[in-house]
Amino acid sequence: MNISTKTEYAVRALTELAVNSIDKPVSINEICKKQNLPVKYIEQLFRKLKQNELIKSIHGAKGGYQLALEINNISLKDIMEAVDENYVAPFCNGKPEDHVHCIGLPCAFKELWDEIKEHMENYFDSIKLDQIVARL
Amino acid sequence: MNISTKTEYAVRALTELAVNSIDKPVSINEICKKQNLPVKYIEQLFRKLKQNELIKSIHGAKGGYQLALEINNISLKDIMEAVDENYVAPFCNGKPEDHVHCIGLPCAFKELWDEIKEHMENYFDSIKLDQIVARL
DNA sequence: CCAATTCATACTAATTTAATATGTTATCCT
DNA sequence: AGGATAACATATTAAATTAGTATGAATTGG
Repeated sequence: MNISTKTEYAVRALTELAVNSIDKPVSINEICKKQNLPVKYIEQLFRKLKQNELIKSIHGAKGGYQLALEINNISLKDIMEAVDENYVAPFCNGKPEDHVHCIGLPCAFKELWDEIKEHMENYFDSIKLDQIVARL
Repeated sequence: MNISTKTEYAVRALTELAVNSIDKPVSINEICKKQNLPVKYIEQLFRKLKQNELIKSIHGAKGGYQLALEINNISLKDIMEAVDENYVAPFCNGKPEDHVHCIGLPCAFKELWDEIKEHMENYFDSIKLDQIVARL
């Protein structure tokens, strides 16, 4: 029940894009130098962010990344989902065959876990990148 | 950013207490049989729950555990805190010397992480054991 | 063509988490 | 009194996850 390093790094890196990639792409190297992040790790995260179409890339020298969406249209939830896939996993899907501790059909606790999950998703979705940047 | 197994197990076990320990203590063995949980693991969790004064114990044969507080006075936050200590850790305390990626003093992101932390704590504190039991 | 850069996969190391093992202490019941 | 039951305590192991590294191919600007 923690914010993962992946999420932290991704948020840090994306704020760099938000601020500096408006007119020109920004390379991972630049970002990592500024934010003191491990280059190869960020490469991996950026690939996922790109797959999720939160950022777009320009290949080759003088290439780099830019946001693919408006800054107020990228939420913390989007970032977490991209980078941390099951950042709030339904570890109990209500089926005893999948989750050994489930009792009853559907499992009596499923409703609770689902409610928590939904609350968290809504909350993280309410935090947009522009709000994060505004506070820096 | 997940509900840990520890929390899941503790919640399951505590609902057993909530329902069955009103007049007599309930042993870990009984609980684990019913909920299909690993006895020795639950012992560890219960020790922490006791240290946090959420449950009380009776030693020896015919002994077991009972809730130490009213059922509506135990929140999911209390449980998580007891069992999962830093279930929502302030991984960034704002000091570069403690968290390598912090930039600036205080770190520009500290406010955001703190806000998220506070929101989650409030939310989990709003979910009480009686509400959980009521839905089973 | 070369440097800078994205893109892709595989691997390793570190950390955390879940679970087990072993044993002690306290209390009830016959 | 003694055996059974159950809490209490600590150490260890095993599994899983996460963070980070290594290697290298593909792309593009100058």
